[in-house]
Amino acid sequence: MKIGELARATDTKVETIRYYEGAGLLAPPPRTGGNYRSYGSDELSRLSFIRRARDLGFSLDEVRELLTLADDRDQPCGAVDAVASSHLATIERKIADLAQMRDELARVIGSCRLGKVGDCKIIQTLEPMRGAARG
Amino acid sequence: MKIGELARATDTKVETIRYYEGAGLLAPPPRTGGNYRSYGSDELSRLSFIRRARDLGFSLDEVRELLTLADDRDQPCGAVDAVASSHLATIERKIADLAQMRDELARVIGSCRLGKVGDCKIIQTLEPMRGAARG
DNA sequence: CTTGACCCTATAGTTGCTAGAGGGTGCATA
DNA sequence: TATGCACCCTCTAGCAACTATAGGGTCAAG
Ligand SMILES: [Zn+2]
Ligand SMILES: [Zn+2]
Ligand SMILES: [Zn+2]
Ligand SMILES: [Zn+2]
Repeated sequence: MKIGELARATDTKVETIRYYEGAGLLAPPPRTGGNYRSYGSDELSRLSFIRRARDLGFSLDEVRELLTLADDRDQPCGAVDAVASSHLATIERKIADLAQMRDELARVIGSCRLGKVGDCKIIQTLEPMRGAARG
Repeated sequence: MKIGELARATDTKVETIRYYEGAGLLAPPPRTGGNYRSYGSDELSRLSFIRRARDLGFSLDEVRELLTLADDRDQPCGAVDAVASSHLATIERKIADLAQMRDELARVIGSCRLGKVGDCKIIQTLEPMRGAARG
């Protein structure tokens, strides 16, 4: 399998595959006589794993860790759970931060009466000190 | 006001202020004899504006635009509203994406019985084809 | 006159790709 | 055989928005 086929099979760009190789997520595959990368089904599985993990928002570091953990099939899976749970906590924190942004932004936008810039509540929220501490 | 004071007054790192200058968000201020940047209250206001906008998640491009719009105090504020509303939509899209990640990840984590890695539902979710299309 | 806090520039690193330059390979076809 | 084309190769630079380092200069206090 050439890199383009692997790319199509996993919905990944060719450059991204080469990038994963450089980043140590995919081992350098054997090459053909013409120096083309040659992949088998193992690499297809591994890249699918990576892509699914990325879709769930795991960082490349976390993916690397999950891949390593996944190889010791007889180990307890507590470490896997730890990575996933800590990532879930990160996502929840991000959502909370964004929700706060959204609420404040919606409030500010809602208070705009579409008049002049000088009277716009959006602008006034951003520069609450104009005319105040001016020396 | 030296850059360090401005940094403390706006809860910004010194390097970030210099970065904003390079990025065209802050004009290059006058310098002292010793080549130190020297700021006044205008720059304090402007940097406060930038920081507040960044806290609301606006990109630097959007901040630049908002700053420009804010200077024409007599113009109608429709353009301001447009920037803010489109940014709000972006945030809401981000939240929706993250919420989907969170739900799926929580589901997957919830189905783990803390056994061996080979039986872990988290791992199995990521590599659903092991043993299937092999050979 | 030296210490120390602060300032300066310029450059590289971060994350996860993406895009381009400038070339080589391999197969079909005229 | 020559040409075209799709595909592949490496290397480098670019994106956002900083952050961090190296290697210096400035200034007030002791
Ligand atoms: Zn994570
Ligand atoms: Zn308005
Ligand atoms: Zn935005
Ligand atoms: Zn498990």
